[in-house]
Amino acid sequence: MEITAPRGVRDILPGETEKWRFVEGVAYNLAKRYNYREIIIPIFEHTELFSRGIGEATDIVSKEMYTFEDRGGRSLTLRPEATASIVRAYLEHHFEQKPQPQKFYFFGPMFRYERPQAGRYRQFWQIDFEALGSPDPLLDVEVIALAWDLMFSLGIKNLEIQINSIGCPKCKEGYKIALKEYLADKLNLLCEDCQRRYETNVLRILDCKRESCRSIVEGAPKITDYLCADCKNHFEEVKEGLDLLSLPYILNPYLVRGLDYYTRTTFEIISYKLGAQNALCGGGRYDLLAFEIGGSMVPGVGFAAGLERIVMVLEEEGLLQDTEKGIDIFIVSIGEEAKKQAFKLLHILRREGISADMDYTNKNLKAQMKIANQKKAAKVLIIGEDELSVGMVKIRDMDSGKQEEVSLSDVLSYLRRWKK
RNA sequence: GUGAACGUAGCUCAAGUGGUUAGAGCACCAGGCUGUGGACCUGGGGGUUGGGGGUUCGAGUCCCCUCGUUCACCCCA
Repeated sequence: MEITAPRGVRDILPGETEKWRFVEGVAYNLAKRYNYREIIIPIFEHTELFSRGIGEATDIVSKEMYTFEDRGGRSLTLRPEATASIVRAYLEHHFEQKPQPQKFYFFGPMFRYERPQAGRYRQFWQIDFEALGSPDPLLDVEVIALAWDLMFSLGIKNLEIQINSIGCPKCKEGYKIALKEYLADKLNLLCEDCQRRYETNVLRILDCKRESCRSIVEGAPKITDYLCADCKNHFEEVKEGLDLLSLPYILNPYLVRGLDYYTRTTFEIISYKLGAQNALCGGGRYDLLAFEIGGSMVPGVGFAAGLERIVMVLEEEGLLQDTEKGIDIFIVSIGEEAKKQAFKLLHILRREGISADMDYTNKNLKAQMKIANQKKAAKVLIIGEDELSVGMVKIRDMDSGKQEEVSLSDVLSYLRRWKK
């Protein structure tokens, strides 16, 4: 059997996990500051939740889900994103009975069957913020401000907030018709993909990357000109709110996101330091999602941020240093009896809150010292037959190389003093 | 799912147009120093050249298949 992880998934090894915990910690603190409370959702859900919520025709549902049948014949799916689950949890546990909005924070892995590439994996980690129960445009602004604050708190530069409004289903339909009319006589100028999109999902033509399509799109009608009065007003208030907080943003009338549930506000924060997969986070408003999955009408707005991509940018910009920390004490022993005493002392130190370790491979003194050095131990305790016979322990400072003797009974108080 | 590039030691990489027993640095282990880390010196262990098939007297090198990695498309975090 070949010993490898499946395609598109990877281990996060010691040395990397510290970086992940750092990012997660920043997000967790922000959640507290903005009053988003942590929720932990299941890894899998009924397949129907996603097919109805995200949309049957989306790429995620039509070709990217890890779906399986359990022993009871139920169709289950590894979550490809968190929003639908959080809305489901909100409805299931009757959060509409509580003061609105209810705000949630989540951190965990997602699963999508895609071809891996830079910044894209089959199991990837997301930080998720969702605010449910209010249509207030200032809540959209809060969510965008939170996303921006997350990047700012991590120290990430060279970013851009892009926002757009794709309106409600009514304005969207009107716009689609107008867009199709505009494109009708230019179909043969579009790329193959876009000719297909003309039938399947005309909005996606807007963010095609081909130069030829882009130039055609430039002359196309803009969705923001087709918003109904309510949606237009909502969008204006979002922009005002962003200005109020002096958040820099760029209007991108071609920002169309690939999940069906979005209404009105959509936004992304992109980095210039990444490759093709440059969205560090993305989100928007989804006022119809709760209804679509069979609940009452619960407006919501939120975003997801990709851990892998954030860590990539942090590495790129050199914002992640000094993750390797040493231990306080390494105990070196010589001889069977000394090893037992060392082991006992090790346990006592650890119970004292001192990080400590010893050798378990019966290395000689020199080799043990070498290990202590590699583990970046601040001090080494040396216990040999000689020391044991007089009840002493040698304590070596690994920076200065200075060494002193302390009686076994005083070691603890010596180290307590040193730790302070 | 489509396209391209690439797979040699734990890691980073060598091995003119096919030609002895596939090398080096780092890492690891041991010794120099039999009770003292980092530096240095010496030695050692490690490889089915991703896997399978083919061409050839002979394949790490050429051909086919397959798996994997990377990047891009599609799409997304």
